[in-house]
Amino acid sequence: MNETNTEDFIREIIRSDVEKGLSEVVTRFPPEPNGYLHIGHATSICLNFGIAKEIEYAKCNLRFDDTNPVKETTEFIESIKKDIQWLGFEWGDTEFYASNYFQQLYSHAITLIKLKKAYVDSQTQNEIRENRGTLTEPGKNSPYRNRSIDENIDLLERMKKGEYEEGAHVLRAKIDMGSPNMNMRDPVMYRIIKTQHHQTGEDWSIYPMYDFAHGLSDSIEKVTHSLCTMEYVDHRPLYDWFINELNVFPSRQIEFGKVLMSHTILSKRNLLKLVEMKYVDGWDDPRMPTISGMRRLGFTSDSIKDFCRRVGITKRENVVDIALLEHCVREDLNKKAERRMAVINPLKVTIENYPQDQTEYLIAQNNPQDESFGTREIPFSKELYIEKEDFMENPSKKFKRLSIGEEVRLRYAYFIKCKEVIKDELTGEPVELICTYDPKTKGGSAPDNRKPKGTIHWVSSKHSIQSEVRLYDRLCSDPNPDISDDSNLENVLNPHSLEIKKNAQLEPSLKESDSTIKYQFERLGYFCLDNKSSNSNTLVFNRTVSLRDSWSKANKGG
RNA sequence: UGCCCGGUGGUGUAGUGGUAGCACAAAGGACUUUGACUCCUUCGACCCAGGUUCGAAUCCUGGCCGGGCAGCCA
Repeated sequence: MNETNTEDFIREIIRSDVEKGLSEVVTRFPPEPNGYLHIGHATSICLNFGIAKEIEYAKCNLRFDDTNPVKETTEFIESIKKDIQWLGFEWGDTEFYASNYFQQLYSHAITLIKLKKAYVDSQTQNEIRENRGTLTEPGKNSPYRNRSIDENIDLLERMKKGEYEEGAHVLRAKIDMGSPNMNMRDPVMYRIIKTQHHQTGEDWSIYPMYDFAHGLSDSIEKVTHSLCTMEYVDHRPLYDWFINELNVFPSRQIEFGKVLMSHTILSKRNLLKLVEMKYVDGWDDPRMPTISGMRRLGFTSDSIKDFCRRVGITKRENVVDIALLEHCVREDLNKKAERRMAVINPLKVTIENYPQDQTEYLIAQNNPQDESFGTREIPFSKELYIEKEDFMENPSKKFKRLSIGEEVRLRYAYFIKCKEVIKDELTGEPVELICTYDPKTKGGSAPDNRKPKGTIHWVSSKHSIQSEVRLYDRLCSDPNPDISDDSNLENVLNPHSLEIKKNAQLEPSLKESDSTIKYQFERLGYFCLDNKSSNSNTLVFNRTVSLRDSWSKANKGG
């Protein structure tokens, strides 16, 4: 987080503009409220709002690109605002909407008609498509292309008033049906949509298309640098065309490469499908790569911003390894997380030589690397739970945990030795371990300075809280999920992206928790309370990310 | 076979005519009351071919490869 940003090509352009005398820098973040923000948007947010923070006379507007009421809702507006704030960015006291400019945009359209640069086309949608030509063949002019100015204005006004059905007419820019750039083949500026708009209600029956609305909204807001992704490069000539024909403030569009990530899906269309088909539990499902999902998973905003910084801004297309994101959270959480002990696959341990009804409280550090976190007390008693995986009857040489006759340290408590394994008669699985402890090793160190091979975590069974722990894993098992075929969506999902542990046993201090507090359950990973799923009976904790685990990794090979 | 954008280790990124650096990942080791953290080491790259130049990842030309564009979506 502390390293300075190397200057990317966009900041370089802006700096050079400032050096040439540009006195105000204005960027904008322009989401369409038709879905939740995801990790890909975070890059753009960090870029646009980041520039505004770095430069003295710079600001970044939040502008909802709400030109298609059919797909947009206020739920999405609210989630977007919340996510930007949570990431730590501000847009000042005004929140802008493209719909604020519908009247000005309409006037601009009238102006273009008067300049003979726009016309009402009454071809059917099919005819328009057919006459657009193809990638290799030019299009054909519409038969309506040379309507008179008066007729065009009359038609447009009546479209606006709602006198025609959807699809009856559109307003088009009159540019060049033979252009090798498809965007310049008389692009549609307005279409008739008779849907209530979340901001303007029923004021309008026509809505502006992206290319017409976006650049001119930038211009109205005096946006100096309009930053967008590479798929808009081909739209830039059109962006400039509207500004030039109308002779308005010259905003400049600059494109950068979109960020994709391995093991996940980032297109809004597919994320929407995951939600609608109930493959996940809503837009904020902790498996979703949405900002809301990641927040619920337990991510910090700092780790997301650090990720964006490390990924950087270029014109290349890129697929970032999700391991980098995981590294960023681990690094941040390692500093910020309170350590706790929790057992997610409990195995009962009875300490034979410990007094029956005794409870003693042992001191544990809340963060061994940072004394300011302080300490807490953990109850210890005769019956404990340890992790099933921490016991092996016939261990390999490298196994550093509990086995018969071997001594292991219970973290912050005592050294114990296992005497006997009680097994389930049917399955042969260990169900209880009979152990002894060494009273002289309280706190975890021995007077003779002997060192056990390993240290394991535990909880006192009488004092522990039973809770639900959700172990989340990557959304897709394949690094580059192929969703080119829509029907394949289900197949690319990782069937083990969620494992629910209903019988987790937590140390009692976890009773008072809050989703803003980050925890490390020692030796397991980073966890965070799920406010949405927890209730007065059961606490639910989500695993944000596991700890790095060189043991299981090394063990897999042989 | 139109127009546009891009090709630096496995991944992301730096480099702006002068010895190709950093991070993540991977492998090994040290340390360890978390098989974590930290530290050390190792592995590993300029798409290709010409040209310009004393010198090219960088400039030019031509290929090759990847991506985007034919919504009344954004």
